[in-house]
Amino acid sequence: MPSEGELHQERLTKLARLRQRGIDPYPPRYQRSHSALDAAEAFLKWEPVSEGEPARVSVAGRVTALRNMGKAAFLDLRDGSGRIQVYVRRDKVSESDFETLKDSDLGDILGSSGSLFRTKSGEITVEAESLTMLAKALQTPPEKWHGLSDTEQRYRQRYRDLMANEESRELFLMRSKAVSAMRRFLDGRGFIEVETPILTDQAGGAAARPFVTHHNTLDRDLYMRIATELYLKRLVVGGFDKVYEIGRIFRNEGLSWKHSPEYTMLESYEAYADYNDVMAMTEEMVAFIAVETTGSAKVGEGDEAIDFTPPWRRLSLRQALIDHSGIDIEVSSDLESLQTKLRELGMEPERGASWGKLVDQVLKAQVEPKLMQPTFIVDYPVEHSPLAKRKPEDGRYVERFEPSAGGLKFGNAYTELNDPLEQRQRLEAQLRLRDAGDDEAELVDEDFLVALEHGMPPTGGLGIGMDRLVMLLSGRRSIREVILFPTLRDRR
RNA sequence: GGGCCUCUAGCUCAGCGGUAGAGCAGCGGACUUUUAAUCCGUCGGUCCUGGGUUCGAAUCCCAGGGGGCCCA
Repeated sequence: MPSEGELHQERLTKLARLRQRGIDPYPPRYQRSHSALDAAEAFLKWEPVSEGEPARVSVAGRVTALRNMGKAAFLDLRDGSGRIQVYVRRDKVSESDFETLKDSDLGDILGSSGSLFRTKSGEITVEAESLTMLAKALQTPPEKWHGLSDTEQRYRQRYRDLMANEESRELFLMRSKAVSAMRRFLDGRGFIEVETPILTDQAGGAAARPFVTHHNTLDRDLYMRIATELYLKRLVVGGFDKVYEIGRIFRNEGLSWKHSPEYTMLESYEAYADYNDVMAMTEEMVAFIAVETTGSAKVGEGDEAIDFTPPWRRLSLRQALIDHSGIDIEVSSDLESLQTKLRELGMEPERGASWGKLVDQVLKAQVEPKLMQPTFIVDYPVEHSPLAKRKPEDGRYVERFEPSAGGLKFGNAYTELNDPLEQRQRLEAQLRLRDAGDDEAELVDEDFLVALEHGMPPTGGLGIGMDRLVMLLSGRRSIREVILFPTLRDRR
């Protein structure tokens, strides 16, 4: 086998030969009459009648297989719709086009026109009357049979993964369908889609560290958003009763199978709704998306199958912890006793973590991984939920829920806190946590507080991690599999 | 951050202390209905990098880098 350089050289030689024959290996356009799929459909329509000539078509695509027999050849062309076979016979095409065939390689983009027919083995095929080079490829495509399995290359050169691996292609088509289904669902309920700042004065709305960047002209640091919450609520104050944003957010934290530093989140806010309404909407929406993308609200096989059909199980956070860890947070209601309980479970309490944060730690470690069927964990301690409204009957808890399935938490929602004075106190309490060393605690956002002082209606808010939802719908166990170009370390 | 696995031809992989291999891709030849086309011939290597052990290292050891999995 030749070295990479030589392979490259072979293709450069063919490129030069094309040019010598006066052929532009990268022509500006090609008049295509049919996609691969449309061409096959056109033939299937004609075939039962078989009156007159079968359709003449011009198709174009990447050469994914080339079976050369000297004076004739079969090539497979793949376009966005699928694959179609082209049969080139020496006596049916011009001498020049037959030369083009000889200078063609796997991976090139070619166009061909001719009549459709069925080969004796039954495949719908274009009998080429012309063959046109549309883009000469200088790099060899991945191996045709095994595809591309090197994970690193699949992530760093996703186009090769998409070329070679049908499952990968289908996955990202599914992801696109999921986002589009989500928009349809929300639009259908009268939500409007908005865009809010990514570069912000201070990053709020979630417990996470932000990325910092710098604006040269203004000469000041800006923070990439960690949530869209605080801006979307300003819009509810402004009178948009139902708003949503599907957008990238950025969190400066470690990478894992369920964490990526940039990921896509839906946030929606609905005035005059509470978290019960939002729960009902969430289960309906996710079931809708599952049906639209996979054909069924039940996804996966056998024991792994997840059934998103509403209603989902509702389980209070307190009860969930009692069931799965044996800890009753109303008994272990101070930092020290909860730390002790964690150690009894063999867990190491996060250093400097507040009581509320430790509750979250136990939830993540002991409860979420065990929730296979869709479940809403409801009613969170007020300490770790600074933007959520207290339960009227028990001020120690807030009206909040998080949906989980397949062992993965994929969202967060609550009845929004709209009392500006209580909001100020709760944010100031966060500030004290920050001073005590919690660099993920909320900041006090004065502009947001002023907005609340103008009066925000009772509102239900929702956040859904798109990437995790796609993981659940597709059965992938790594967030990098569902992100086209995931963040990786620098090479070398 | 810690543990384990992994890195060999463009791609998919074998080789695990004694002259670097296979399939696919490439090149030359045969072949005008093939389907991972077939048949004959042939070119092709920073065995991730750097040290070390050894008469001899892709192989064993150490350090570093990339990727994966598990844990925190």
